Amino acid sequence: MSRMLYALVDGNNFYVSCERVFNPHLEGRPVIVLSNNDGCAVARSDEAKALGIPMGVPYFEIRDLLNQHRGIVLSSNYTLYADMSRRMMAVIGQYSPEQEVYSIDESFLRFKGFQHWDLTEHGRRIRHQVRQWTGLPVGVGLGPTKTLAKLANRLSKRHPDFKTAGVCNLADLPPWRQLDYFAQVEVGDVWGVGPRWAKKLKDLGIHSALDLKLADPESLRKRFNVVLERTIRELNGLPCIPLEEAPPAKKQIVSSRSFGHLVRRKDDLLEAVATYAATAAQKLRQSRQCTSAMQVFLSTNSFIPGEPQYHPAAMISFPTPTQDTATLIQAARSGVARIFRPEFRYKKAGVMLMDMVPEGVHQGVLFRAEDTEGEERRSRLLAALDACNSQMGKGTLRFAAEGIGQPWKMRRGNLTPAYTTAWDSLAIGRA
DNA sequence: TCTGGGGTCCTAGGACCC
DNA sequence: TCTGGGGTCCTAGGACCC
Repeated sequence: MSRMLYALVDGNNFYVSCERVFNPHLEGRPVIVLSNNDGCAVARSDEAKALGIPMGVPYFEIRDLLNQHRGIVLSSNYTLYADMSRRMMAVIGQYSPEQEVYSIDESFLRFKGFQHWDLTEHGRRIRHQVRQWTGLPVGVGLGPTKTLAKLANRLSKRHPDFKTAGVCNLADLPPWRQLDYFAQVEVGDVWGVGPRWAKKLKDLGIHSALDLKLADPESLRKRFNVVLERTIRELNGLPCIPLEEAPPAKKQIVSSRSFGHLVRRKDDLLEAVATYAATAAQKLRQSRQCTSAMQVFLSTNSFIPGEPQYHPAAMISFPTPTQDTATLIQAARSGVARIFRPEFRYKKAGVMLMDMVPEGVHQGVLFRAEDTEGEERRSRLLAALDACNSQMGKGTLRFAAEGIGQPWKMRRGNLTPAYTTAWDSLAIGRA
């Protein structure tokens, strides 16, 4: 068998921890960070978890509970979290030649040829270094596959029967101890098993990670699909899910938001989708691709009982793949014009880019003289736009179609400063 | 009575992840 | 009053072709 080992390093309560780095008053108290539009709790401090606040719960359902316990509620500050993530990943990446940045707060490392190393100790060094250099607490799980590293990472958090202190290497546990732990993990908590499959598995008598590990991969593949088969094999130590060091090119780019209030006016929708189109265009240029098609969609609020529902979408194709903000804005507006109906109240809108090609793969347009000089100037203009907005803050330069007042935009009632990315938001020490 | 069959491409829907 | 946003993969089934 291979001597490879995988580590999963993740930030504890990541968004809350990012906030705590810059505001010590948040220590020791229940803290939650809300999703966009201040809708749901997407990050919780340990104290908030201890109050029984579940992941993803709508804020209005827990407002009173938090008030009673002097909890702190923050709007999400993705500018800050993305920058802290970048720093954290850079530190983690120094500990293995092979790193996959899996999400904003999770990174896999692969150790090949490290058999003479004490990787548990290595994990402790990662934890210490990240804490020292970024202020962020992380957990480290080590195992022979990514799925097992994930399970080990769970165990690295607090567990009454296992003293792991933030680092857990499955290889340090005697086999019976491992099985004992697997038997305690709900099958739905295994990476790759969501709520639907968990229910279906339980109906088949498979309740724990251990049950799944011992299940027959062939027959479960027939009842489910190949993804679950891989999960079972990974639980048994056979790596089936590769490490992805370089993220593959995006296949689609979505930019959408719920509105702060229900929107009736077509002009507001036009402004909103223009803004989302500009955001999508910037992401598109960042990924060095051009798009051939855009889908524009609107949506009413399906949570309101009795509210008339309407969820239309319009597709726009581009004769030549493009990454030009002006072209995308124009397309988004034309899409809204096609599907807008005045009798509804809209809650959400968005644009989706698809059918993407790498930039530079330039297909000449039939029946049109190529205007290379014009295109050259255009792409310099867009590069300048991106550079300016990157340095001075998103939205510093924008197209008039995106609007000035933006009355439709989302709520962010408790936003903290962009401590690490804006000069005027630098934390100031007091003597 | 009985109505080909195999291959490819595309799409929609359903599941998962954070 | 108030319910996030952004992704990926797999499969089944239909369209189409020969």
